[in-house]
Amino acid sequence: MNEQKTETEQQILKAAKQVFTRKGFGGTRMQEIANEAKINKSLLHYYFRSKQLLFEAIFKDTLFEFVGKIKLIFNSEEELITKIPKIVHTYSDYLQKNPYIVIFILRELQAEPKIILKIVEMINIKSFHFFEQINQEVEKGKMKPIKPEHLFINILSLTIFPVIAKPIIMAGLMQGSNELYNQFLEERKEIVINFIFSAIY
Amino acid sequence: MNEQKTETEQQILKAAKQVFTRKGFGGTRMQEIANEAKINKSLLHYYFRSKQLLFEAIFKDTLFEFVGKIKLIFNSEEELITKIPKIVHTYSDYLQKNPYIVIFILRELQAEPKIILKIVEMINIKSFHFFEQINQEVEKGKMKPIKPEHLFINILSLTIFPVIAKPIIMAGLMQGSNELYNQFLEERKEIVINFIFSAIY
DNA sequence: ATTTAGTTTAACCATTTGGTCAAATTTATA
DNA sequence: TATAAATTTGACCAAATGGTTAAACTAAAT
Repeated sequence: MNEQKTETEQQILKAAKQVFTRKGFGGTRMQEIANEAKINKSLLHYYFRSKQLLFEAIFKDTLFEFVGKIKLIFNSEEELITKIPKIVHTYSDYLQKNPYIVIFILRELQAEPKIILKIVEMINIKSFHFFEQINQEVEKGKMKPIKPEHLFINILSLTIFPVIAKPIIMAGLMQGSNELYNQFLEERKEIVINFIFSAIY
Repeated sequence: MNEQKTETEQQILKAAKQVFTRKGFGGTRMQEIANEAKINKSLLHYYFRSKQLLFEAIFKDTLFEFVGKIKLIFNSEEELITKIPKIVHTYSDYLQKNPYIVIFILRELQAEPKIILKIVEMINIKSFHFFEQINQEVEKGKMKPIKPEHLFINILSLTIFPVIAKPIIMAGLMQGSNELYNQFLEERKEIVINFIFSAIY
C-alpha cells in the first residue's frame, strides 16, 4: 500500500480504507474521507481522479491483505499438529483487530464480483502447502478422510463467522455484553482447535 | 410481512426487499425500488414516509425471518442425532435460496447495531431446546463436553460461511465455475454433518 | 531571483436523489 | 348519482454529492 507514495497520498489511503471498510462504497462520502485525512476534498480527485478509482485501490489492497494473510498461515511448512492451532490463533487475532474488512470484502464482492477476483485467482489457494499436507495425512491413514477444500473452508468458517456475526451473538447469546463476547471469542480459540482435531483425528 | 396490507404495499415491500438486500441502504435508490415495484416513486413515500422507514420495515422483517428460521430448526423436539442433520440440511437449503440476506443483515447491523437487536433478544436464543439437549447429553457422557453456545455457533459457522463467501470460494477453489461451487455446497452438507458428529461423539 | 513544476485550496457546477404537493384518478359511501 | 375519501401520478424542489477549475501556494531547478 505504500511504495514511493506521498505522505498525503498515504493519509488519503488510510482515511479512505477506514471509511470505506466501515460504510461501504454507497455509504461513503468523499467529504468524509477528506475530513478523516484532514485535507481538502479536491485533493482526493487530484490523487485518485474519482471515487470509483479510490475505492478500487482500497478494495484491491484490502482483498490482497485478507487473502494474503490466509496464504501466509496456510502455506507454511510446519507440521499440521502445530500448524492448525497456529492458523486458528493467528487468524482469530487478525480478525479481532480488523473486524470490518471481512464483511466489507464479502459485501462489495457480492455487488461487483467482477475482475477484481483475479487477485484471488492469482494467489492460487489450492497450491498452499496445507492442501498437500492434508492429502498426505489422509493417504497415510493418519487422518480421517476429508477433502482438503472442505477442511480449509471449515477452519475458515469456524474462525471467521463468529467475528462477523458479532452483533447477533452479542444480542442473542451474550446479553448484549461486549465483555462476555470478547471472553467468548477468547475461549473459542481452544475450543475450535479441539473441535477440529476431534473431527479429523 | 403481510397482514391486511394493500396489494400495492406488498409490491413495494417485495421490491424494496429485493433491492435493499442486494445493494444495502446506501446503495439503494428509491427510484429503483419504484421501478422494481412498477409504481410511482411518490407512492413509496405515501406508504412509508421515508427511505429510512421503508428500510427499517424491510430490515426488521428480514432479520426476523432469518433468526426465526434458526429458532424453528434449533427449537424442535427431535432427538439430536436426527436434528443436527436436519438443521444443516434445512438451513443450507434456505441460505442457498436466499444468498443475499445474511450479508445484508450483518452489514447493516454493523453500520447500525442499535435498537433493532431487540428482535434478536426477543427470540431468546438460549431458550432453544437445542441448548438443553446438548447440556443433557454432555452430562450423561453421551457427548464430548462442549458448551452449547459454541456448538451452536460452530454449526451456524459451518453452514452459513460457505454461502456468504461464495465469490471467494468460486474464484479461489472452483476455478470460477458456478457449477463446481454448487456441487461443493451440495456435498458439503454430508461432510459437515460428519465433521460435527466426529467432533462431538 | 526567477521560472517551472508540483501541490493545495476555495469557489463553483451539474447531477443525483430523497422528498413534497397539488392535481387527477379510482374507490367507497351516502 | 353525488360526494367524500383514498390512491396514484407528474411536476417540482432543496439538499447532498461527486467532480471541475482557476487561482494560490510551495519547493525545486535555472
